[in-house]
Amino acid sequence: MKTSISVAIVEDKEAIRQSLAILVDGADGFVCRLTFETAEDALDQLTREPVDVVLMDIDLPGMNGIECVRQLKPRCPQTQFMMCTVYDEDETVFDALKAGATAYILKRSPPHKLLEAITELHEGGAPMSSTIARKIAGSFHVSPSASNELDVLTTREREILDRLAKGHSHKEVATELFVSPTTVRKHIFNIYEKLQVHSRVEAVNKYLGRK
Amino acid sequence: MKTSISVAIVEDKEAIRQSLAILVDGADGFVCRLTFETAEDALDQLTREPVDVVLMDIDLPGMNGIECVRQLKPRCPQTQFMMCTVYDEDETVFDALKAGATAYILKRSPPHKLLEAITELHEGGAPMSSTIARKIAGSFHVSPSASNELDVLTTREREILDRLAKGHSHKEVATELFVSPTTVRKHIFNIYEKLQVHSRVEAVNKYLGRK
DNA sequence: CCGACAATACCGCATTTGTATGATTTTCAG
DNA sequence: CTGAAAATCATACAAATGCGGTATTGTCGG
Repeated sequence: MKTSISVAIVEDKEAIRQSLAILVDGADGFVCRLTFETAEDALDQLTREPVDVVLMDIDLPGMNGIECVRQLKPRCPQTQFMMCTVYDEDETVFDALKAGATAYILKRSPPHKLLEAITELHEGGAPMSSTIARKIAGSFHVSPSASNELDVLTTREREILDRLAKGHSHKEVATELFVSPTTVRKHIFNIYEKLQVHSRVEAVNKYLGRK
Repeated sequence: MKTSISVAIVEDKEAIRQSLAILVDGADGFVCRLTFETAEDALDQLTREPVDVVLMDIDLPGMNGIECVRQLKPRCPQTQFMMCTVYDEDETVFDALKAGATAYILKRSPPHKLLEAITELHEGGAPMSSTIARKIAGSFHVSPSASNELDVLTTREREILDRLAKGHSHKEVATELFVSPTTVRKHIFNIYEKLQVHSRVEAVNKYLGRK
């Protein structure tokens, strides 16, 4: 017989934690090794006793699940982390992936789907809900229009935006370019209109091509 | 009766194209509307007659499948593109996603898997092979070695900085985090002290690791 | 238990910034 | 040459921001 997949669960709500544990432990080929109520507990224990897969709730009291993964992943590189959440259309997906999670599923997934996901994760996959997967795939897409958005800017406007990107104030930019602060502000205003933004940070983000 | 999913196939090898067409057209709920031997042909025709899903081979004579998607996607935003390839561990995955593809499967996938993938793609998912999905998820992972100056920030401060980085004002952040604007400003002030900066843009630059 | 620290919140002030309106000069392509 | 676009500058106002001080509450490690 093949070795079972060892699982740990981090979930603050008693009822959910229990039922997850029972589900996993009851299924063939899985064993629920550890359960935790808080990220802090998990952090402490999982470093010493690594498991194959960790089911991690995101919304935990104290340290949240994402932060927990961020700290745990470097210390247990072989452990795979699956985020469990109730929200599916959140920015947190990307934060979770950045932190080192490899799977992201919804709590309302049916039990057999959950077990399938654990298996898939353990076998080298990255199970995600449909909408999440689509979101992730879409995040790579670069529309050809977006990259050229800066083309509408004049040379002078780019010079100014470049300095704004370094954190300079309009007065500083004015001094650097030997023009009046008023002029710089006018340019900034024009830049905002062209880029359709309303603040420095937004403008700089577009300029440096981040979202 | 529900409308069938309309499919187009772009594949230069006669035998494969034929068998794919027969598979799709023969299955319930699918209809193979068009087939093409080259990217150029597809480009010409698909703009006028959009379909729901396009199965796109990557390795085509002349223009490759990825370039074809790049040009087709902006003109048929509602069409979903599924790349079909024989290699699974290629850098081309990311290029395909950037170009606008939403699915990436292997040619050696069993027929029923292919049909499943088409359905999933059409219903808002992003079907990928396990290894591909893992590769994509992993590409987001940032190891904590890169950033260390941010360690002095508390969790709350990071949350706030994260939103500042998206261009939100202190009022917006306050609303998002359900606290008073005054509190947010205080946090921002503390962040500035810790990071040794004096403006939002500078703080965001440090946060995102720009120089 | 206590001290350090995080998070919360308020008041206030000077400056910067975002927005608007208007005008003059330079530059450059048709 | 000529008109459009770019660059320049000014004034004005409301809002946002940066900076300072102060205070309460809660948590956590020692």
